[in-house]
Amino acid sequence: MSGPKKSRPSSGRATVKTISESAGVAASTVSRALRGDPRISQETRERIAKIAHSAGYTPNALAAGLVTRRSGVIGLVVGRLENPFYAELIERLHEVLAARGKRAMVLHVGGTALDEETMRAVLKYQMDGCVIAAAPLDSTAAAICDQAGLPMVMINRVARVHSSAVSCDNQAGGRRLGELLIGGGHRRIAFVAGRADTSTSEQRMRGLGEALATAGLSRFAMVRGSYSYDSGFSAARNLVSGTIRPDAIFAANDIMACGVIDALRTLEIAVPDEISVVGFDDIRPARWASYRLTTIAQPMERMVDRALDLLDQRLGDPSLPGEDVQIPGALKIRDSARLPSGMARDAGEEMPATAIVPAD
Amino acid sequence: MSGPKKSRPSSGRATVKTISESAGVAASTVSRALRGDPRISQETRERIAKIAHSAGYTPNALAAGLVTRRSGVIGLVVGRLENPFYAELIERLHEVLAARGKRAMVLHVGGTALDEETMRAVLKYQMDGCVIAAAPLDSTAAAICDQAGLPMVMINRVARVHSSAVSCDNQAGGRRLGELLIGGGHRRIAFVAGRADTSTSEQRMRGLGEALATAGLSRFAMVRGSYSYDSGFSAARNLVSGTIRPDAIFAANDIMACGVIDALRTLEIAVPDEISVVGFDDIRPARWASYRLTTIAQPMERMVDRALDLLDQRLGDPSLPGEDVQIPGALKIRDSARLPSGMARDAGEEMPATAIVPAD
DNA sequence: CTGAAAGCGCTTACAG
DNA sequence: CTGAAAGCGCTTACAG
Repeated sequence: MSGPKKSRPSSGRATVKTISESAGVAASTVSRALRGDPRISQETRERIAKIAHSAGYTPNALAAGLVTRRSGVIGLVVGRLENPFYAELIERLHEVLAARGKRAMVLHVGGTALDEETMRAVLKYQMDGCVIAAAPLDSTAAAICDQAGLPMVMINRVARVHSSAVSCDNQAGGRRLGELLIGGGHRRIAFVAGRADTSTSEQRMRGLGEALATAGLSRFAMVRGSYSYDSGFSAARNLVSGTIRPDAIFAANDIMACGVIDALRTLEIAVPDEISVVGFDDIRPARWASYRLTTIAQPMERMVDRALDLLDQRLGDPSLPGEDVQIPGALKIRDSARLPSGMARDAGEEMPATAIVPAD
Repeated sequence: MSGPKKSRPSSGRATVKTISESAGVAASTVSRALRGDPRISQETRERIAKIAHSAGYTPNALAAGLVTRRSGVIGLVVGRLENPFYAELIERLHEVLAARGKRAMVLHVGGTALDEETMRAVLKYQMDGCVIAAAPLDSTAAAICDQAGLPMVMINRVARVHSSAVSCDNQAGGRRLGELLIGGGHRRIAFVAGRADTSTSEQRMRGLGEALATAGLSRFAMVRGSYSYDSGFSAARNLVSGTIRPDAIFAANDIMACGVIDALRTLEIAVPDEISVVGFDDIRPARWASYRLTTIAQPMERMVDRALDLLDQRLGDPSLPGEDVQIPGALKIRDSARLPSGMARDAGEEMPATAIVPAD
């Protein structure tokens, strides 16, 4: 029958309890008032809000999350930040999450495989879901989220079991670039692929293949890179080392295209006069004067918005099936590729959502 | 005298309680065993570990954090990710944090000012501290962390009240680059500054000033940029528009230096034959064939390690005073600057920790 | 070496 | 419209 134990020295911060005391109401009333529960009278709500504000009250998300099983935290898995595409993605993702009152917690960065240990942080912090934006296909993340019943959305890759996915229409984009090159008079179009375990590279290449087939052509060559600048650089050196050179190089992403252009520059091969180069993504350096890359811009903003919508919906109703969303990209015409006659550079045209059927 | 209320449907996950039941011990014993408390017998510890593992137990960090007032989360404020320096920093920071069993939560990204609302997330999620790596000086973050008694460390900027800071020895680096340029025969050295409210730009410029003064020279010109590619590009156009041109341009960071080089390339001014260019940071693109930038490499790995050490120490003992750590950078000699005769490119020499006193 | 109990700061049925 | 109470899943004095 000992007295109450002494509580640990508190941080001195205001809590629902301290506020309820100064307001002369119950803690539950404070909680409801602060969350805008309409059952609490307007007057009480305002009074409590005022007190909370002047006490510098900040709710403890850990305590709230413990009860609600919602932390307001989204886990983030992104590819190597050497690729500015992922850096831009983080920036945008953070912005949209913040606007929605949520926060991003970094789970994994880089090209290495996800281990289970890493994904456990999702459970540990009761995350509300995760966004996977690393190109390599990997199922550890899917397995953990699925087991925890957590929504998960892929960006820039295809969906896996029980996940949604948002990506650019890579195939249409690849086709569009293929058509542009063919229209520009190129006949020996080589492809610098990304890692073999990525859907984006495959889809972009398939689009190129379609354009080639329609024109009665076939791919001149294919070299596999790893989505890095260096791999684009080496790939280009390989491609031009033979006796017959390609007259155009389509790199599966922009950062490799930058490597391609630099390799050609080093070899004093003129771009686009001798060899045209196109990429995919529209990363910042694609606009730099050294590259002026003709490419497909991924609709980053819409992709992120859409991805977080999918996540939100599935957090509300976990039984919702996964969706696979494709958003058309936009062709950016700059200076790295010879154009069909009559087509102006910088005419940045929006890609149509549906397949382009060349008018014979 | 009603019966116990029904608890909300639990997630079905294992908890200390479910484990304590299957092990036939108290919850407190499970907690201690799992945390490796030496008071629990080896045998019991192992038995509990086994049960926990086979139950797929993952501790709930929210619950633990609520009690311990430690969340294992570090808040991150970084500058605009257009600058690969910050992207690399995130990558490295995440890596080291993960190795220490902690996680990074993104607080703010970009060049805009920190608002109080953002920094409140630090309190909301009971973060263990934060890392501020945005160049602009801003005191909101410092104020919030200080009020909460949280440790905070700046990377790439000077300390503020109650914070520690880790940065490259910017002044020595600036001096080193200045000496290199002067030794290479340059006499009209212009500086492209970063934002006025940043310490890094000022320190690098001061270092350059010292080198110039020692050689009896003064700065040829100064143009202010904003640490972006575009601002470097415009700055270079301004600098060469007059009748007397600089023979060297020192940009306060690499991304501006890339813009400078591209502007000169566009104007068909040869680098380094007509104008030498140097930068600071050693970001990835500095190594790209289009730039081959002579620059000072910031010791990113050591900076991050040191910063997190400082944070850890202050989390253990909040009374510790702030420290200001400067780590020497390393000169990277590439192709963007003419060299003193006899000095080889790529000789990447380590910068000395102490000031260089030129031997008359 | 282990257990029973209190409590971290919230939220939410339940009752009125 | 509001309150009292239970509980989320941990950890940690306290007691033995």
